[in-house]
Amino acid sequence: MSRKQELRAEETKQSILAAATQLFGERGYDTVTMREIAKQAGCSHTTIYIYFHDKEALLHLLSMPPLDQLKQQLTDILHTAQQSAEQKWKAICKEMVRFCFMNKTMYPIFFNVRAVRVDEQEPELPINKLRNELFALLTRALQQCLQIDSNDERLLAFSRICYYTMHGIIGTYTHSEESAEQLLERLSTTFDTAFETLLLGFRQKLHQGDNHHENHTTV
Amino acid sequence: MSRKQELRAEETKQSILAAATQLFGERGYDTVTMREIAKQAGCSHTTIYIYFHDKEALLHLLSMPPLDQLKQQLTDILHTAQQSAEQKWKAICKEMVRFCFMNKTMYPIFFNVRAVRVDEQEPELPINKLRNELFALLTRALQQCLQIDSNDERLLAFSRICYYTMHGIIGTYTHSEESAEQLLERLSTTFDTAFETLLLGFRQKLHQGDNHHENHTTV
Amino acid sequence: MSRKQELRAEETKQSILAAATQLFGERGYDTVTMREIAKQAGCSHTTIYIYFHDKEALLHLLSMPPLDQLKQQLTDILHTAQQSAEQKWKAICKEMVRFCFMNKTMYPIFFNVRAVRVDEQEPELPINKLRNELFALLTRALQQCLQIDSNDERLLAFSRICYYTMHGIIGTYTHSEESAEQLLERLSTTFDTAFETLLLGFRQKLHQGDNHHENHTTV
Amino acid sequence: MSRKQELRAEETKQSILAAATQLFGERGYDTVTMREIAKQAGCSHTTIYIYFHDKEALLHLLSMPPLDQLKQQLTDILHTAQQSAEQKWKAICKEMVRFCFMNKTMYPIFFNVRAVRVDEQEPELPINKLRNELFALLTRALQQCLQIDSNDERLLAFSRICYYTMHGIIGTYTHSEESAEQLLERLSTTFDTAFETLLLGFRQKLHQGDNHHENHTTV
DNA sequence: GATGAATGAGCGTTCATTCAT
DNA sequence: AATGAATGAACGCTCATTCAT
Repeated sequence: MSRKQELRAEETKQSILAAATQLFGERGYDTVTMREIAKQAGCSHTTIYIYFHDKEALLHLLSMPPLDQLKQQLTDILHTAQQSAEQKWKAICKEMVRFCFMNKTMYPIFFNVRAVRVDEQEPELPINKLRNELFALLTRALQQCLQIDSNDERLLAFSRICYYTMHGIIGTYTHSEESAEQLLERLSTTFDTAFETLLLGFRQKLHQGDNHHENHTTV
Repeated sequence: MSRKQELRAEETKQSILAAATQLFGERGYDTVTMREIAKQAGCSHTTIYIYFHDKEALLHLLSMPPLDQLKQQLTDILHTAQQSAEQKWKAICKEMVRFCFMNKTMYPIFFNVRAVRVDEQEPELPINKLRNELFALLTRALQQCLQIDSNDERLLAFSRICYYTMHGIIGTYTHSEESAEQLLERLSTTFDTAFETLLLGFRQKLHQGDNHHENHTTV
Repeated sequence: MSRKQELRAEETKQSILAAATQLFGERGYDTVTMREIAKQAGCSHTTIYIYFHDKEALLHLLSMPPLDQLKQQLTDILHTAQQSAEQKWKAICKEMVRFCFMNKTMYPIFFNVRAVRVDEQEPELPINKLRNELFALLTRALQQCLQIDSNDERLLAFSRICYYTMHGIIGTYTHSEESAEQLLERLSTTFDTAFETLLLGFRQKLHQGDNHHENHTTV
Repeated sequence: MSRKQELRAEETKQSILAAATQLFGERGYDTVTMREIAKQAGCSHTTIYIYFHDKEALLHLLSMPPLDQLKQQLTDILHTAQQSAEQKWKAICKEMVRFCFMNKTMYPIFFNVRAVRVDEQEPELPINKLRNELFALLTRALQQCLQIDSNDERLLAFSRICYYTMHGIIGTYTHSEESAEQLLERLSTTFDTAFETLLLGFRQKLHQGDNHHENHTTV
């Protein structure tokens, strides 16, 4: 009696999640309507409200599990003994790109593009906590890699620059029709180059700063 | 009679364009309504449809002049005798950011984020031509700056990386409530750092490549 | 087996009635949803439809017991030996107000304000019978209090006037957010005054009528 | 050109107002939908939004002109030299009843039955100002009629009681299918009796109070 | 007997667009 | 050329109700 129904319910819920994931991923959060999701999921639009409180909740629930998983992965990378700090940072950057390509809905959540307020307004929201933790991870990896003090203001600037580049990479291809695999295949060396470039640049910047200092002090 | 009318018509059309430019620029494409544009232009919202087929057509037409102007500016920068190639490239990058901050509509157009399909579908579209020319300019500036062959495949990768970073910068702040001026005031040194970092990185990359080559040939 | 089931069924039905009584009483008919009732009753919302044809039928059925109880109370008051007719009438009026405050659903039922059609359309409806009996009680109490003939047309007018005032009192506060207790605490002396005023007025009216008569006959 | 259109627009607006007046009057504010109003008015539901900002605005606009008129009438009554204070007060009460019968939408506005927040929340709202002025007029008339101090707390209680009775009278018949004329024809003597009764009662109450005082002071 | 799943009708509102003049 | 009037489709969401088990 209940077994079959439970199964059916889970199926419906999953089909809604699948539909929403796909549509949000393809066309972004706010251009997709509940009715479209329902149609794609093969149910009535009211059915969605049985499983999810509202459109935004759907998006959030959609995102939590993969984000949790991502956090675990990034933490694992950071704590691996076998790799250098540089390798770790690059691995983390690449993993974030890969992850966002695989979960195209993540773009508006990570980079809170309009209409999805995942930001300061409710930092208590689990998803915001997670988001912040992820970016903190990224900053820490960069700090260890550059071996600068975590209060050094240059770390903030460098973090931002990483963020911009990642945002750009992901934003550029989020609405692409190519699959994650195709994109990674075609462009991963470019992405590698991007992160390496940044790192090289950051290091030189730091040296410049030192030299400047030296120059200043010597003169 | 017809003379006067023509003039009047042109005036109306221009006032619509001006209004749309301003509003789209300030608040982006889809939060602005036709009625708001009409109000600002001092005409009825139906009048807009006399001159422009629909909202999207209006956007495209309206985007041309500022893009033309931008193109002119960038071209001017590129052809100035007084500056080094590096200075030119940085100036171009900064100008593009500034321009996109001032014209918030440009974000979806430049980086063709969904909803406004300005892309492959109709590469003949004047606006797409212009867009491509602009990015070509960027690439050329970078090429001259790095002094590598325009067919060097590394140039394509580096161009893309610049594009990502610019996309990220602009995308991060396009939906911000801060004005263009505030943003530039607050963050322009970070943006400078970003572009300098990229350049430093690119150069080192090129050297690495050379060394690799050397190593390869020696061994 | 059937015995147990019957019992269980009756239990469920009663818990639904109890829940609906409370919720309707607290918040009125149309702000309460079937799901809320079900939740409070500890059953599924579909279960309600097993016992009651629809929301309105539930309301009607649910209104019977308290109305029956009210009728009993008012009858008791009317038949008490210890009180004067005036005390009885006032007690009845106050009890009706108190009752309607405690059972906010009663307002639309007693005074058949739209949405719940309990009126002439089906005078056979048990609830309408009861309603009419209650108002008949009120009239009888007033008659005994004023000691006029039950066919005296002035009794009808006076009854109506009482009805208006009670309707006004209850209607004024039914949608208030104050609890029944708070309202009674704050306003019961005003209500007392209202009923006393009416009674004083009625009596004087009767005297006036007599005097008129006297005058008429004397002159 | 514009003449005909203006006329047509005014017609539409009036038909919307007429439809809304009738429907609100018949079935109350919140059970009536915009689409129903539109249907009755013979236009699309979106057309309503051309002329009225939203549903509540429609109700308010519907009410202002008649309320203004009523205020004028009541003021006139109060300032007539030829009548006694008692005549004036009774005339005012009767006029309010008559007015509400003629404008059945007024019921929820005057007596702010659920969902129409015409109350404390925004006392600045023109309609609320007007409403308060009207009730102030009523109180003043009563005060002059009873010749008691305007700060006498009994005046407040008496005013409330009048309010209840008027609320009751109007509430009882607002949803009636009888026309205003029919109702007044059939019941105006009852209403007269009601107000006379109240007045007689109030006066006696005041005397009682005096006697009490006397008793208190003498003893 | 009882339930969770699912639905359709409907809500107020917005907006780009078309029609008649 | 230009406009005000008018519309239909759509939005997110709620609710009483029915269906299959």
